[in-house]
This record gives sequence, structure tokens and C-alpha cells, in this order.
Amino acid sequence: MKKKAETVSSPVARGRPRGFDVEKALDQAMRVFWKYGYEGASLPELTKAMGINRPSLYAAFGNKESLFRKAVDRYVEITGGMFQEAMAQQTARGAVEKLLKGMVESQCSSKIRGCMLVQSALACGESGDAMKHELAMRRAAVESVLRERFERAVMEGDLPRGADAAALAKYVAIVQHGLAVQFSGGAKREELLAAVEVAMRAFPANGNSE
Amino acid sequence: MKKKAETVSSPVARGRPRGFDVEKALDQAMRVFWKYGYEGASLPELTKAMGINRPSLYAAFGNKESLFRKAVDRYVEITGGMFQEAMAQQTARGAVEKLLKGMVESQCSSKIRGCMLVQSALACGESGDAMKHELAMRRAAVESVLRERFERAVMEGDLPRGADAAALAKYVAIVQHGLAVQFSGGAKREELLAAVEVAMRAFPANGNSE
DNA sequence: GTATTTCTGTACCACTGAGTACAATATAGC
DNA sequence: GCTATATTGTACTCAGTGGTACAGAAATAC
Repeated sequence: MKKKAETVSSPVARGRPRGFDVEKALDQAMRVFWKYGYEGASLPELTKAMGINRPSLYAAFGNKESLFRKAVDRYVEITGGMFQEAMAQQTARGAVEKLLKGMVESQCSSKIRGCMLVQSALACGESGDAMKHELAMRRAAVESVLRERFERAVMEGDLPRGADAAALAKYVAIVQHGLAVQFSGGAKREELLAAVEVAMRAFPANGNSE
Repeated sequence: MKKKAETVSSPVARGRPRGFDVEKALDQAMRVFWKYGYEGASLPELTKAMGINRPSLYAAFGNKESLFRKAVDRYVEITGGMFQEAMAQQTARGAVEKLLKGMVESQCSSKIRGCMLVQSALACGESGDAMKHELAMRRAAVESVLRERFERAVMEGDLPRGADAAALAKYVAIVQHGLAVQFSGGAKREELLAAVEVAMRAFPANGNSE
């Protein structure tokens, strides 16, 4: 699926070829944005991490805003795997548990703390306003997936008949984002796992047992 | 307790008197930092909101960092009232419920969305790094108060004997911060109240009933 | 080979950021 | 009145920001 820029799929490959791997550069950009936020990540920091100079960045990715969007795409692509895996659990409760615990575990083995969708642009100046809304939409999209998963669970009898899927999704989103803030502040794995244990008590057990 | 700068308590009051109210100016600065974050709030924006010019700002508050610290103090002072009121509830559970619902209510009647302690500097460039840690400490301080409240509740038999006060405090902090992210994203009052209702299910009922 | 196309590197632009020098102004003390 | 002290407004410094012009370099097309 992956291919270098020089391969057959492009119409041809004329001119001087790129001296860097676009995917790898984007990965590095993502890490910088993740760590410093949209406005906090400066062009020098980005180009340094990406190993390219400014004009190459602009030629390949547009401008800073466009690069950030692509970086967010990449982030969602990477973390989405774990998310989908969690959602695929047999029960809604299992899905949530896997999701929250998975977040804690992956965060504590990650060099960059916090969730990119939360911390990249929560409060920012005018220049970051569009990105702030963009990220809010992204978070809402995640919440929608949760809600649909829970709606399905209600229909399947996996959650109690009267369960409010939207409220449960909102709740799980809240815990996710709260965890993200904790990550950013450097909280310890064990205390977060204990808190997740508490959080799970709010989530309905299997519909059969209720 | 409050006093104008010209009153007797100061040694004397020589020189040209201040043409603005320091308290009011600080309030305005707080609002700007609250809305735009530490790095996102620019000096022109601050001075405009405060109704003073730059040298007056520097003379009265030091530099931007110092002003921000004072603004955070002010923020804590203001919101702390509601927090203390919540903590003063008879039961730990009542305290948490009052706290979370109070946050939702006050947020939805506030012009500025989100919690200053969360969103002012979650991810930022180098210049905001010190403030980022400062805010993490502030959040930890709130969590400590929660923990102590819960420890007391355990001793009083208000919470079950085996209850893990630290985990409960971490949990409530997580919900608080998650709510803050929702506020920032513009979530609706009703859906948040519904989610808080869910969140409360994780919190142990009175020790007598368990 | 030469022409064409594309990428790279240097150097720059306009703008905004935080912070400050300094003269003008307004008070208190005498 | 005059002097000393402190605040104000204008105008500035200087570093850093996102973004780009342009010449040189590396590839293909012919």
C-alpha cells in the first residue's frame, strides 16, 4: 500500500526527486504538534524535526494549517486502530474498559503525553481558532462512534433497554478527555488505572444482569 | 478587606496616582487569559481589555508571566467559593454532585467557556512551559482537597470503610477536566447534566447503605 | 548533449510578539 | 510657589513568527 514518490502510480516522475520521505516527515510533524500544540509548534521546530527546510515543507504540505490537518489525520489514523479494536469487543462495557485502560497503557509507554485532539488547541489566539473548532469536531466524531456503539448494544440487549446511549457516550468522552488532561500533567499509571476502575462503575453491566 | 491604592494602609501615597483600578484590571486580564490561554493572550489584547497601556501593566503587575500568575490566583479565588461550598456539603457524595452540577450550571451562564486551570496551557511552546507546570500543580492542589475530603468521609463513615479516597479524588478530577474540555467545545447543558448523572453512579453511596 | 521540470538552500519579507526609554503629567510634601 | 515621586502615553528595540523569491541542483525528456 505504501509507496515512494518515484513509483509508477504517479503519472510520471519528472524533475528533481524529493530528498525526504513525506510519510516520515509528516510523522515527525505530528509529534511536534502533539507535544507543543498548534500555535506552540513553530516552523523552525517543525522543519528541524522533519529534517527538511521551509520551502520543502510548504511545497509538500501547503501551509502550517494544512500541515496540522494532515498531522491530525495521521494521529487519528494511528490511534484509531486501538480505538476500533476496543469498539470491536463483544460487549459495550468491554469496549469501554478496553478503550480506557488501553489509553492509560499506551500513554504511559509514549514519549509524548496527552491526547492530540484535546491539547493541541483548547484555548488559543485568533490564529488557532479554526483549528480549535476542527479539533472539537474530531472529538465529537469520536463521541458519535461511541454513541452508535452503545445504541447497537442497547438493541442487542447488551445494554439495558432504557440506557441512554448519548449520555453514556458523553460520559465516556468526558473520562477520555479527563484522562488526557491527567496525561498531560504527568499522572502515574497506577493511579489512573485505579481511577478508571472507579469510572467503570458508572457504566451499566450487561443487560441480562440488570 | 479590599482597599483602593490611595488609602492609609500604604506607607504614603506620593507621586501621580494610578488612573485605573488594579482589581478590575486584573479581572479583565483573567478573562483574556481564560479565553485565549497563556500564550494565546497577547499584550495588545490584554492591555485593551484592561483599559491601560503597556508600561502601566508592567509597572503594576511585573511581566506577562507574573500577570498570569496573579490572574490564576484571582481565578482560583473566584471559583474557589463555589468549590468550598460544594465541599461543605454534608456527604462526600453530595459534595461531588454539587461540584459537578455546579460546574455545568456556572459554565452555561458564563461567557467564557472552559476551565482556566485546564485550558490555559495544556500544550504550549517553550515560553509557556513553566506556566504549564504551574497549572498542573494547581490542578493537583484541587485534587488534594478532594482526596482529603474523601478521607474524612471515610473516617466519618460517610464513605465505605474500604473506599480508596485517592482513586475517588483522581476520578472526580478526571470528570472535572473532561467536563472542562466539553465546555471548551461548546457542549449543551442538558447533555452534560445527563453525563454527570452517569458519572455519579461511579461514586459510592453513603457508607451505611453499602 | 540541451531543455524542462521539480526540489533544495539561502536569504529575505512583512508582521507581531514581549519588553522598555523617555518625556510629559499629576499628585504629595514643603 | 517649587521639588520629589510615581504614573501615563508615545515611540521604540529586538527577537521570533509564518510565509516566499530566487538562484542553484538533480532528475527526466528529447
